[in-house]
Amino acid sequence: MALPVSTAPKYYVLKEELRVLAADSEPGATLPPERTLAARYATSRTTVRQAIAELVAEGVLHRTQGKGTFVAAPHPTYVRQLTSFSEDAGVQNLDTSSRIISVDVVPADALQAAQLGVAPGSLLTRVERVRLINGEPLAHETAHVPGDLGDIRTHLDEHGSLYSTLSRCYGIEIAVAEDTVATRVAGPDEARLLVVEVGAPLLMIHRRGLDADDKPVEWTRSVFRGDRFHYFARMNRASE
Amino acid sequence: MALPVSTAPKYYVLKEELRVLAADSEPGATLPPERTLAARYATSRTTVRQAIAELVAEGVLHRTQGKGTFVAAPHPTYVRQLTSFSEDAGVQNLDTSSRIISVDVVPADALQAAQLGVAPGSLLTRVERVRLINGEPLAHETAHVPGDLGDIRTHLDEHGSLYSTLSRCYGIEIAVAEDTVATRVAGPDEARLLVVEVGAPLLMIHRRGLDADDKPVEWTRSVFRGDRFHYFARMNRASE
DNA sequence: TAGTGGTCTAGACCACCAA
DNA sequence: TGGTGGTCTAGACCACTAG
Repeated sequence: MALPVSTAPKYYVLKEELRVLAADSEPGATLPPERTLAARYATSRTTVRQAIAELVAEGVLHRTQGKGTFVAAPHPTYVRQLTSFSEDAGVQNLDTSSRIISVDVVPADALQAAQLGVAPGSLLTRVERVRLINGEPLAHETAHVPGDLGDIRTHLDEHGSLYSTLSRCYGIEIAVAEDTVATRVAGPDEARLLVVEVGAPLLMIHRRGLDADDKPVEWTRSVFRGDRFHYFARMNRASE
Repeated sequence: MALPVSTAPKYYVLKEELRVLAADSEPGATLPPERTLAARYATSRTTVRQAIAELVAEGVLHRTQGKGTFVAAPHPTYVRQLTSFSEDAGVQNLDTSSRIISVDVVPADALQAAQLGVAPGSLLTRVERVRLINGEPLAHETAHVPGDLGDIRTHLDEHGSLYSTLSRCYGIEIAVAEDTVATRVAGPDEARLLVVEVGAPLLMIHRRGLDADDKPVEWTRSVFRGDRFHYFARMNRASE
């Protein structure tokens, strides 16, 4: 909870010292091993690890078992724009790509049915992907589209973009998008997929795509790495 | 980093058991003390605390030194809508209020100057507030408006809303809003203001308000409790 | 005063990586 | 193989809350 105003905990003092140390180093530089830091700062390894853990969560450091702890490189930050959602893509001169994890047809659960306005149990096509930026994981995305679009995988391989695939191959046009943004900490599965630590802060976005008649045609749950992602929206008050 | 696929760490197993235990209890129920849990699950207090710490970060539990660990009450979730930003307010039947921390006039730093399109060093009126929901802290907000609006405090006390105050008392009308949403972990100061633990996930939103001529007239940095806040935006593709 | 969570210690063993 | 981070232990003392 709140820290005592008078004396900061030792791990916190160390954390701030390490933050300065990291700022003064080149990105990618190796930090001294935990045991060395413990000796140097006359403390225990547990305390050192608590300090490092919070800096890792903030994206200042990263570490790999067996290798060491490093100053995090300034990674490109992907900005998702709701302003003109031109496929969210390369506007920023970033090399974006996708890795398809699975494509299957599943019955809708209660939440999916409600979001898509279909009966629970009716069939949805589910596309699960990892979005990459410069070859590194940025987001884990699961899209749901009503109906059985069993052959969508081939078309996705061609175009990459889900929206353009829906438009070109199935005549599904998305006219309106609704985004809900929340924060979330990484569980073991997400941590593995996104190559972050368990407990790292993530941004979770649920996007619902509607057609010109305001009928829901797509519902996607995306989980982004918090350290490499911003969300942007611009809204005219008049357009209310 | 990634967990071994075969065996989950003990703290993680315990974490999920405690999650179920919490779900089966009434909100506000007291969890057994850490030392008791350590004995019951044949583990050390350190391991118990690691499990509890992650659940606290997720908002499942909360704890107070000297009192105990409790099942978190299902708190109202405030949803900020960019759709029709009717002051972001009571649309949700929630009792919202503000506590003004400070109102002062400061010279613009580089970032503020860039965002507001003024010269660095020129005067800004800065309003720092804590936004409350049902009397509990939801967000820490710092607004910047170009110029010296020294008497704004009295007007704020009257109206509460910054936007309506700007409109009624200064003729400043905000026509367009640009929001940037990012995730962030709580430092000691934010933890104290928002009554969360250090390391808790937060949502940070930078909002820039523009007038009808697209001239920036307001720039606000808000930090929301991640466990009680969602951000929502709806966008017409046509309106591009 | 007794009991709680907050911090810290000095080890231990395991899993992983590179030479 | 040696060194790294990952997990875990069995304690200790401090800070805070309550009766």
